[in-house]
Amino acid sequence: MTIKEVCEKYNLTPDTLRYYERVGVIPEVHRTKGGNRDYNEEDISWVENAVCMRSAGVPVEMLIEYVKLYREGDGTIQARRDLLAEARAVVQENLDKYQATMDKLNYKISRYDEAIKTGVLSWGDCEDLKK
Amino acid sequence: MTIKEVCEKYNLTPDTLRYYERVGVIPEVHRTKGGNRDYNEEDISWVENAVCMRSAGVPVEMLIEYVKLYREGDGTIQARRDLLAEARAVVQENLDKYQATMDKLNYKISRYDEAIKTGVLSWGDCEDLKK
DNA sequence: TATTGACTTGGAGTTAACTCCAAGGAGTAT
DNA sequence: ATACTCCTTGGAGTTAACTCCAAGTCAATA
Repeated sequence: MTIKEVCEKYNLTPDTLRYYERVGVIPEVHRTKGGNRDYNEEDISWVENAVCMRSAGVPVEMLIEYVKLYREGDGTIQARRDLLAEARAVVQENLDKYQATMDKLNYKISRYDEAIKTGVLSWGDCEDLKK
Repeated sequence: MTIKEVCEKYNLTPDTLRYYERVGVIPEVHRTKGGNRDYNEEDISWVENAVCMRSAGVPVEMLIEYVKLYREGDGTIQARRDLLAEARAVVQENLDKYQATMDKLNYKISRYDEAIKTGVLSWGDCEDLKK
């Protein structure tokens, strides 16, 4: 699979994909004779993994560390598990914050809708910030 | 309330708080005779709102726009509602991605725990990336 | 009155994560 | 063989969101 195809599949730019490889977010990708990247199934799994983790705010630095441990072999199983647990904590924390903000936004929007429907601004200065 | 107290309350730095005010993430804060910031209840509501929204990835640019509309008065009610709805869409999208990543992380970690417990690496190269 | 410590400003610097660019190589179409 | 398109690299540039700094002000204490 060419770099372009992988980009289309995951909605990335070639520059991003090359950047991920260069800094070690994914391991080195298989090449054609001519030196062009030719992603095999395993390469694509790594890309998919990176995209998923990045989309949830797991830092690039953490992914680099994971790949590094992975390449060091079976002796790093425990370390890898711990790193994943750390990533999970990051994601969970964000998840909680995001949920709290959703609640607040829903509340605020419903109050605006009420005001728009009735034509009455039933709250004072800055009141829309509350709750 | 001094800038320092507000910082402690919301775990921010004074620089961040001044930055928020300078670019318009929050409206201008009340001052003492000497020119020092003296946050009143309304100012603090704005700070709290900014912290909440930022923690859920709502861009600074969007908050600036909201404050701008707010200061323009009641004629911007509909525009503010729409902006909030836009922010909600941003947060919801992230929420979904984060949840998907949590599921994946939980699965991966459980597989690692299994491998650690049994001492057997029951999966092949890169297999831990799957699912 | 002199010093201390927290505050002020405008502006420059930093960080993470890309994103762009110039120069050049490989493979295919004419 | 020439052109065209897509790829390559190393390195520089960009963006969002802070973060730091120098120089100065103000109020309270020694």
